[in-house]
Amino acid sequence: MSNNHIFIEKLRSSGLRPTKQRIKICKLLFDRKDTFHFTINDLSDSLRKITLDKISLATIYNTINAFKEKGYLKEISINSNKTYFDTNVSNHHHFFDENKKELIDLNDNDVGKIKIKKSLPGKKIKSIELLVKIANSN
Amino acid sequence: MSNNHIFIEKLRSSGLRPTKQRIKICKLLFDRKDTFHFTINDLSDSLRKITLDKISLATIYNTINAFKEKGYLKEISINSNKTYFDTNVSNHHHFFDENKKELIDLNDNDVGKIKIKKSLPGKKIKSIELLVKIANSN
DNA sequence: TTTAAATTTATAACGATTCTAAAGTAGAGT
DNA sequence: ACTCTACTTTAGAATCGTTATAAATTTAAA
Repeated sequence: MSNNHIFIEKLRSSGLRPTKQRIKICKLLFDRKDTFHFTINDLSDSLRKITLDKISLATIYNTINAFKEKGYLKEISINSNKTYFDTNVSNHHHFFDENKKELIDLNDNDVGKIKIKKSLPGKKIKSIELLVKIANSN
Repeated sequence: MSNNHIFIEKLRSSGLRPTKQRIKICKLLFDRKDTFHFTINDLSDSLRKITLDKISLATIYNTINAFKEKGYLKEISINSNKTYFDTNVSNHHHFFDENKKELIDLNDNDVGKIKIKKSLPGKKIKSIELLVKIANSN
């Protein structure tokens, strides 16, 4: 109950009405020490565990898309049937564990500086995304 | 008609029967000077243009998946509803033009060496994929 | 040629996501 | 507190890319 006002403010300040569904999702996503990765399905399961009155799947999609637009979430580029999101919106890269189907952050110290030497006229770089796929070594 | 025997051999040598559908797809994908990127939909359209007797969508999917397994095609990691394939199976990276929704190769000279300094016990790196998203600069 | 296994095919099924349109809610102005 | 309007939620339908199914066809080895 305690941190609700922070999320209410966050929502209001970005033009989103602080509904109880959005506040619950905020708390689940942002009221924690470490950032994490999730799919809509993960989130849906987690919400079902922490609240009795269920939040419609459509609302979950709506909310996550709104949060992505506002820059509170990042979508990770990966060729999967599901979309992966990251609550860490700073520039960083990822391992993708092909066995566990899970993302793991790579921070700045984990990856040497990436230099893009090519440029195209009339185009500018929007993002640089590195995905390092890993799997069990045996 | 000329290069069919090459593709027939290629298919046979990898345990795939050289059917006329597969040969047609081979010619479309591999009988050209430059490699390229495509989606199943692109491929389906192209096939419809070069041949009168249509190839079933199921066959196109089957064939592309078989070619991917055999290492003749690479699937590109990108968060899109469609899957992108590349006939260039060597290690390289990509620009993704968000306006045209198209991939552009980055060769070795276009990108500085990528160093991954982190490793996880029991896991080994399967691939390193860099995607640089670009868009119109105005 | 015969035959078994591989392949193609149309269509159904599937799963993630988006759309729809009706019911409910928030918040500004009375 | 009440009204009004725009925003939000919701269940369920629709969509779209992809995969599964099962019957018909084709390949290639004997």
